[in-house]
Amino acid sequence: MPKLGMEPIRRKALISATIDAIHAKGMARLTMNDIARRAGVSAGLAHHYFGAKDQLLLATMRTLLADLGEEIQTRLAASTIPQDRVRAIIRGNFSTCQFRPEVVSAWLAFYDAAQHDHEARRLLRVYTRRLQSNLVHALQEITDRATAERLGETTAALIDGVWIRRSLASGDPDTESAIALVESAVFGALGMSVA
Amino acid sequence: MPKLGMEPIRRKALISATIDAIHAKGMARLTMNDIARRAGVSAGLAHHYFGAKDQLLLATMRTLLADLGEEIQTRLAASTIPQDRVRAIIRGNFSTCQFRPEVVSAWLAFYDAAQHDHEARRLLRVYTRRLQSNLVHALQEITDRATAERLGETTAALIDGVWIRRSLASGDPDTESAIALVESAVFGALGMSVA
DNA sequence: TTTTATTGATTGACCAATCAATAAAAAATA
DNA sequence: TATTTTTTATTGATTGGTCAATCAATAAAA
Repeated sequence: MPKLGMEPIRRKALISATIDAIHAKGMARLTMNDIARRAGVSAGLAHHYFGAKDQLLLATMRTLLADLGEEIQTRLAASTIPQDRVRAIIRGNFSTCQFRPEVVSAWLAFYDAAQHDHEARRLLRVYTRRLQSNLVHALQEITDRATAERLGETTAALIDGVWIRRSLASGDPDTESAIALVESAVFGALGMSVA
Repeated sequence: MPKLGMEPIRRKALISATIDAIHAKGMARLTMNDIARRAGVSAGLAHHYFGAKDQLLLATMRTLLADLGEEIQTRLAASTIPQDRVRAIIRGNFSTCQFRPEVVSAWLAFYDAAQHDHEARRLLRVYTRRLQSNLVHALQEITDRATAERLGETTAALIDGVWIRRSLASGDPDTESAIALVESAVFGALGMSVA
């Protein structure tokens, strides 16, 4: 009973199922069959839409990247003053969906893949550079260029580090205190009090 | 031609080969055969000494943990004043061997595994907690307890974040500037100038 | 004779990718 | 309108290959 226009729906479902499967079984034991079953389709269909397994994995990574980018972009669009732009970037990275265990697992698998897969590495560098350049641009309107550059790298690293540590901690992550930690470090370094 | 006392030698070689193989092929395509060949032995011998693949992987993670612990411990032992203890922890985490591409890949695979493997998660939490508690202890002798706790988490996150970002960057990582970045953030937050 | 070290063959399972087959919807044609 | 054709969606079987784990066999040392 084929309904038309299923392709985008299936693609989304398969990518979402890939994220879940990575979390449940890990990259080492990940199978197309398992992914397809989670998406409610046959393994053949997954191959039909994505060709090969690594293409599905790359598509999943692109989705992670796009979703995070959107979280940040919406918050940036609603910000006017430079301070708020910095906050927007931090809060975008720490949005609740970025702490979903399945999403955390997928991101870490992404980092892992970037070590030996060229395309994965290229994609991850897009994230890395975008985060830093976003931060530096916003900080340049608050402080001098040299400080902005240095503090930009520090903040980017702090975001990644806090994210990874809070993700690993037991219990559900307290996003608000994570945000507060990074914000106080950044604005503290600028000699500003945190609003 | 069996020489006696080979067990520790083979174990070390197999663990080292595992680190190399993870970097070269990634967890997904990692095979016992490949690991064994890199160690110069048969796959049968790898099973003989480690039982199953996941035991070999866990042993590899324990080695990563132990090696890092040693790097920090030697530097801590040579430190007398609190400031130097903080520096020792930072420098231990940023020792050149921690930036070896093979070691980076293995650590990231470790993070990845911790998302779905209980023992891997337990082991990684040992690292996480040890780093933070080391930092907080050292910082408590420089500042008040509350600041030490907060700055301890910030510094630990900063160490992880800088390490992961520099590892991903192209070109060989400049460990000295990475150390300088973290040190200036920590001592800056304490209102101290960096020596 | 027992212990330690080691290999290579074997087994049983699993899996990625392909493909033929099926069927519904849409388009084209009569 | 009725029909044929094409396009889109989907499955399940198949295939060829790979891999983890086991085990019997071999051999040197104790």
